[in-house]
Amino acid sequence: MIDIKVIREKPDLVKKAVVDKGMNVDIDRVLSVDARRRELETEFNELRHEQKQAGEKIAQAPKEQKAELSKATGQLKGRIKQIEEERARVDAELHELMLLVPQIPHPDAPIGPDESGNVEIRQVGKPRTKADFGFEFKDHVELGTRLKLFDMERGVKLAGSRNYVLAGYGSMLHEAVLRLAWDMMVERGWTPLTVPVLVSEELMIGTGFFPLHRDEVYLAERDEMCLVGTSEVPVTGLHGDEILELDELPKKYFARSTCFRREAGAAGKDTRGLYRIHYFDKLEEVVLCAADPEESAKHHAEILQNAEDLLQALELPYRVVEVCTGDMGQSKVRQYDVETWMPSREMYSETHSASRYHDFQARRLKLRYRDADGRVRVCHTLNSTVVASPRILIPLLETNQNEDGSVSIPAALRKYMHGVERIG
RNA sequence: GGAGAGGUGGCCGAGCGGCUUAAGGCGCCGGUCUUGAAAACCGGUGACGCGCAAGCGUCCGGGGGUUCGAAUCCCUCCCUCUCCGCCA
Repeated sequence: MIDIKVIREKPDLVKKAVVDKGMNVDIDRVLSVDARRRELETEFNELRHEQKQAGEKIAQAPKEQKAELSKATGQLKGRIKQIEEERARVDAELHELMLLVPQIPHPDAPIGPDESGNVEIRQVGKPRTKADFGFEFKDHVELGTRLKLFDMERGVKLAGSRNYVLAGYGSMLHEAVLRLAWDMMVERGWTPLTVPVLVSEELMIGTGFFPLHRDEVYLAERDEMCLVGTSEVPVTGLHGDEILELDELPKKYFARSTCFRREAGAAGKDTRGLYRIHYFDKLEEVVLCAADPEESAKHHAEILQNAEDLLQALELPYRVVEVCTGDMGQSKVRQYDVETWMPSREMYSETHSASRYHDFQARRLKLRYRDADGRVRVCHTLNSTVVASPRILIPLLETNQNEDGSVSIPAALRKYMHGVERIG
């Protein structure tokens, strides 16, 4: 949620953000509802003041006058109730509208309608096409099935489409990648957290996933709980409703969790293999910092660097893309995706996403801090994937395959693989 | 799941219909004293909304109700703690 003052003072800027991000919310309606709310607020304040003063008089009056005075003041009650009811309605409408207003994108973010407007920033490593392998290339499904690393059919038997079972070295490799990332983040001084993955709806609103992306989330409706699609949700919400001290910031957290995604609206898309699946595990890094765009930018560079360093440790070619306004979603100021080269897809595909939110999530979460002057201010938040598996196993297996169908293990992972250097 | 006790400002904690403008303490900030610090003493110190401001209002777990007036009484939901049950 953005500060309503920004809408009052710079409505055109907000309207432009609505257009650039392809959102659907009537900013003029927001302004008129806001104006009405302020009117009612003032009116309510005045009536309430009158009521309190009258009450004081009654308290001090001699007994025999109390009944009469009470009767006179009683009339205020009805009017106040009327105002209160209208205010409740107007507040609710304003709140609903505000939940739809987008964060204003960074002026340097590329403007574009969708993925096609994203801008490549750099490539690292040399991608190889299927032909470059010099032998009959096998995709990760073929490799994994032959080497018994995973079992797609039985995954479907257990839980329907887009489910899978990792087994043996497949399961080990999955853990190895996550543990490599875990150790890297601990060594860099980040604080690991273990957090709930079944959370309240309130937290989904607070982190900006609801109301717009409700369809993409699994709901445990009987208990009014939601399965998170990323540990960003509980980690960012950790200090919600708090006022942190300046010297506590920045908070640099990471958490591993299973992530659940309905993939609604993706029917028939990316159906083969481990690319688009209903559950996976992810290490997510989250920063809570002071409300300073420069500091935000600094942390943004750092979380992106962590993601890149992980891929470099895995020796996988990738590129960094700056995500355009139409593709970054409602809540972000600026976003970089890291796309790893996937030989079977013959393209770079998203494996990481590093986002900067400024105060969007923090305002919804009431995540604040006291600045050097003692003023209460809304924090900035950021987050990025460190690694998500099994998606990352796609390029890992495909890139490291040998002619005989075996797969070599990159050096960085061997200590987590009990020294195994080659599978098959 | 059953029984009981509770949820009050950054923290602890009093208050149980109108002298609450939420006491008191801790913490924090400023001052006095001191070579400096500590201690002591003095003063200040909640969040949110409306307003140019003076100021006014809201908030005592959430929601609803009673009353001229609610932190205080009633209903309801949530959460925490203790004991019992179940259990990885």
